[in-house]
This record gives sequence, C-alpha cells and structure tokens, in this order.
Amino acid sequence: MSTIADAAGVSRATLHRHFPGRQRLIDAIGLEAIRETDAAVGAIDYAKMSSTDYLLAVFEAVVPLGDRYHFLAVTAPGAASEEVRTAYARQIRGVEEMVRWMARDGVLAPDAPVDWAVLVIDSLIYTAWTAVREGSVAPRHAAALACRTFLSGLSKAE
Amino acid sequence: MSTIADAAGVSRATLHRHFPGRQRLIDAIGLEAIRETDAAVGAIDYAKMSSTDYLLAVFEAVVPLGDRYHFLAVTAPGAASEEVRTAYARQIRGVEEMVRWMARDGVLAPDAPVDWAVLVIDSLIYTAWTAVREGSVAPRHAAALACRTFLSGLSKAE
DNA sequence: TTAATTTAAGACAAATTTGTTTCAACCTTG
DNA sequence: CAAGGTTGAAACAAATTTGTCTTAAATTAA
Repeated sequence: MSTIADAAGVSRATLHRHFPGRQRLIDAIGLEAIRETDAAVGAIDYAKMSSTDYLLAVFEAVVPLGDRYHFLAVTAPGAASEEVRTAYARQIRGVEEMVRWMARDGVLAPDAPVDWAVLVIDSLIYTAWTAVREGSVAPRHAAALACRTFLSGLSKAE
Repeated sequence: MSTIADAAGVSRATLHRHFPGRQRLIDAIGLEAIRETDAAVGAIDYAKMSSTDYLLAVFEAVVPLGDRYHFLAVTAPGAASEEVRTAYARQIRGVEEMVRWMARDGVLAPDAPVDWAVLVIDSLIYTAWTAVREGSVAPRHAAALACRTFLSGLSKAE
C-alpha cells in the first residue's frame, strides 16, 4: 500500500480514504483494467472488416494496455471480488467469440482447439507488451508480429 | 512461509531449519527449478535430430515442468540472488541458441526477430502447461500443439 | 537397546504491513 | 474573504508475517 501511495504521489492516508482497504483497491484496479480494455476493443468497428483484420485491430488496441490486460491473470483469482471475476470471464468470452468468428470464416485450422487459441492470443498480448517493454520489438511492430505469429507462426513459408 | 510449510507437510520451524530465511527458500526454489529444467533439456540427444524435432523434444520435456520453468519469470527479478539470475540468463541463452539453430537450418522466417521467437517459445511453454492444467488440452497433445503453433500458427494451411 | 539426530508444537520476540485517527496546511467554491 | 472539503504528516493500534528458542516426542543410527 505504501509503495502504491508513493508511486501515485499521494499519502498513505489519502490512498486509504479513496480505497478503504487493500482488497477494495485491488478490485478497483481490476475493474479499471477491464473497463479500459473494453473501451479499447469496443472502439473497433468490426462491421467492415475481416475476422483477421479484427484480430489485428484487437492486438493493436490491447497490446499497448499491456499489463493492465494481464493484471487479472496473475492476481489470485480467488482473491478478486465476484464482480471482477464475472467481468473477467465476460472478457475471455469476447476473445472466444473472436476465435469462433475466425473459425467460421475458415481462417482457423479446423483441428485448432478454440480454448487453445484463446489462451495463445491472451499470452501473445502479454508477450508482445513484454517485448516492447524490454526493447526487443518496436512498439508499432508488436501487434502485427503477434498477429502474424498467431496465424502463421514463425517458420519460413514454403 | 506457513502456507508452504503446511503444503510440505512440515512444521514451520523445520522449514526455517532447512532454509534459514525467506529469501534463501526462494533462491533454493529458483535453483531447483533451473536444475530440473536443465536436466530435462540436457537429456535430449540433439545430435541425431533436426532443429524442429529438437524444438518439439524441448516442449515435450519442459511443458510438464510447467510452473517450475515459469517460476523465475514471475518472481521479481531483483529479488532473486545473483546466482539465480545468472543461471536464469544462461537458460534463456539456451533457448536463444535453439532459435539460432532453427534460423541456420532455414526453418525460421528471416524476418522473425530472434528475441521475439525466444519470448514466444517461453510463453508457449507456460501456456501449454496452463492449458493442460485447466483441462483444455490433453497432456500428450500439449507439446505438439505448442510446437505447431510456434512454427505454423493456427490458421488453415492454404 | 541406546545415543544421536530430527521433528512438531508452542511460546515468544521482532519486523512488516495494514488500517485509523488527529490536526494543521492547503485548495476550492461560493 | 470565508466555509467546506481534501490533503499530508505523524502518531497510533491492530493484524500479519517472519524468525528464534525450548521441550518433548519420534525417528534414525550405532
């Protein structure tokens, strides 16, 4: 709590005033992370694009959010409030819908498990953000690289 | 510490006797994780296989270790001892060598950044383990799925 | 069996973290 | 300006965690 207060440039007392209790703060962070991600993804106009363009757009939108998207995955799931957990589950379902869309479009290999695809997308978002943060990949290339990795992998096309 | 002692079926006093101090325990866990991973990967006889076969073998060997491989990535890097950090860096270099081998073999796309490939392999190991743990993927399919995802992605082959 | 070692259990102290309260200084708004 | 509200700082209490020590039981080895 004191580390967070310092980072926020605020006294510990003020932090407690805004978020009465450690758990309330964690929940607020979780909800905020979800809200930001929803806003970023919701702003994409998927009506006029292909499913793969949408995937790229999602990567573009979410990779910069980085650890905010990843926050809930590392937070002990049991510790989060009911509200946060349901919101997180809904977000995962959003990714799942996108995968199913790609599957319907015939973009995805039929033998690629949907659950696996969802997990891979999730982890690529975080990996892309990590790569940018540590300087391995330029910010403006990260999303495309993640998207391409998901769709075609990194082997040379024959 | 008390949670760990309980999980180990040992009293807290005994835990402190074996690992004098919290940090010593964390370091020991880190070294053990590295040791196990080294043993699993070192047992692979790469002399008579292709680089992609080796990649698959590495996935087969490391995915079951799961969070043991992932342990150091989530532990605050600064908190770990010098010894652990150097051992971890060496392990990452091992993955990097494998990627370079694939690149020399002409398996990897020339425009695929090595650092990115390393990060993706790392995260796919953890993702595969996660998928097995949550029941999304059968244990004996996980490694192959991760390997295939890395090389070809999940889109339908044209 | 006996001696040495290891352990569990509990009491205890110390350190850290969390949460509360008070009060003076500081904005903000009317 | 003046009132109402917010903040930082500090002191404080409470809870949690960590680390130590003692003793009796249990395990192991000789």
